[in-house]
Amino acid sequence: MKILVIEDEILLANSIQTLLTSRGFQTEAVYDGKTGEEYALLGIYDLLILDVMLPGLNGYQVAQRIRKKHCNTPILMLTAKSALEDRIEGLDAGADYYLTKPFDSRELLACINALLRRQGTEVNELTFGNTALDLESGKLVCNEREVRLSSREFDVMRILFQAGEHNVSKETLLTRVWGYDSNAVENHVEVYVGFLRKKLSSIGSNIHIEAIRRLGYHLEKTDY
Amino acid sequence: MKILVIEDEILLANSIQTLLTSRGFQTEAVYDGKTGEEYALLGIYDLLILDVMLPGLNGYQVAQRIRKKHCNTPILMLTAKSALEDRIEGLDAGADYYLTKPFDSRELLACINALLRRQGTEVNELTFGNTALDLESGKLVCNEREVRLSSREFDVMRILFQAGEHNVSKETLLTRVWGYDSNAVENHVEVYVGFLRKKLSSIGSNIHIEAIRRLGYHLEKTDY
DNA sequence: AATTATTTTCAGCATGATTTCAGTAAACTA
DNA sequence: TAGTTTACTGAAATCATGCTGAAAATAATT
Repeated sequence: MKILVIEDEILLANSIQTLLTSRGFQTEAVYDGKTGEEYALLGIYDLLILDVMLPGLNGYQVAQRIRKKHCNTPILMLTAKSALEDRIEGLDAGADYYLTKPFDSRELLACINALLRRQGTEVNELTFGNTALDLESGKLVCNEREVRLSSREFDVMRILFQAGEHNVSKETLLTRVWGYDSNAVENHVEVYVGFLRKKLSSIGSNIHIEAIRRLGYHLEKTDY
Repeated sequence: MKILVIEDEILLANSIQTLLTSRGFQTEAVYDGKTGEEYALLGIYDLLILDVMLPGLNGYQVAQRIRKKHCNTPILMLTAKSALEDRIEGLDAGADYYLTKPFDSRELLACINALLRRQGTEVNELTFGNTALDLESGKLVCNEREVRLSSREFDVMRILFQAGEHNVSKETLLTRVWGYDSNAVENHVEVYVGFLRKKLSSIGSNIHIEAIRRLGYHLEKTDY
């Protein structure tokens, strides 16, 4: 699941990238309209996030040009204006959705998911480091190698992928995977983390599950 | 967590800075609208506190201008007037919240926390000197270097950070960290302060824990 | 029914965290 | 200054947490 961010305010672009990456999307960012167009036409992105105010080509023009070249990747347009005629201009140009700045992170994520769902482009994998979690088949994939997860393993892994670098407590995993009223204990989580660590290393992943005493677990890239 | 105060009454600006600093926020203050705008556009602040009555550009104008330039940092506007139309003018200009002078410190803090939470910008670290306490991962961070704290170490450190330059008695630390009915003794605090001092210096922090005989501990910047 | 995969249970180990304590140093008091 | 109090420190002892392997129980598949 790859998203291209076309936004000239580097700080905003970065913060969007950080947000999306933390949710398991792969992202790339470019900082002007012309480059944005070239990248978009590669056709490898599942979604474009496109600012209206850009140096060189503006957002409307970029949208128009890539649609004209038969690229129908969904476009989420960002704008400071919310006036009706601007929206109309954007939608005419080929944008699929509008988000008015400032927006908050949940709003953006909701929007992205809505667009992807509407397009039939289900969010079907989460990535972290060099490793992907295929949500459809329940497999962990790293380059050519892959390994199947059992249903419990998958649930735990998915929650960790979604949290990314953020910490997830055993409590949370217990209630979200085993349910509120189960009589599962923390050792279950430990055992499953053990299973997942074996599987991650069996496919040569560069990520690992880091434990922080009393706080829980989170993913980390093994750098070297 | 960085906050910019744009306020021409230097005394008020200072007292806001002191308050915020004591709560672990980093702050900077500027004293006129034009400079405020420039600083705000750096995009490095998590919140702007903006007075309406300013020399040069007034608060509304500043808000308007920075919004126009796609900066969506939350704005908390300070005003002496509370009339409805003024609020509306402020909100139109792009402010996120209004506080009418005079206000008290708790009111301001509540407001700030509400704004940051609403924005998804969780308060997730406290800073003092060149050092931050990451509340999520329980780490002390100083530039590139960081060190993980154990759960007791973290509790003690957090209380000291929150108190800042104010004194915290061993009594207080004992009851707040070890609980009312524990049989912990003051030496526990001393031992943990020792641990924390080692960790602070191990990451090259410029702050240290100063003891005051019979009174307790507080943080200080080591200046040289 | 037999086989296989998944999940749960449990005990022991290793490591990290906390407590205890005795000895030393520093600061204050008279 | 001598005596007293308070704070600091290092080492050892104790305790808690997380990890692991193996076995038992359960569920799914053939």
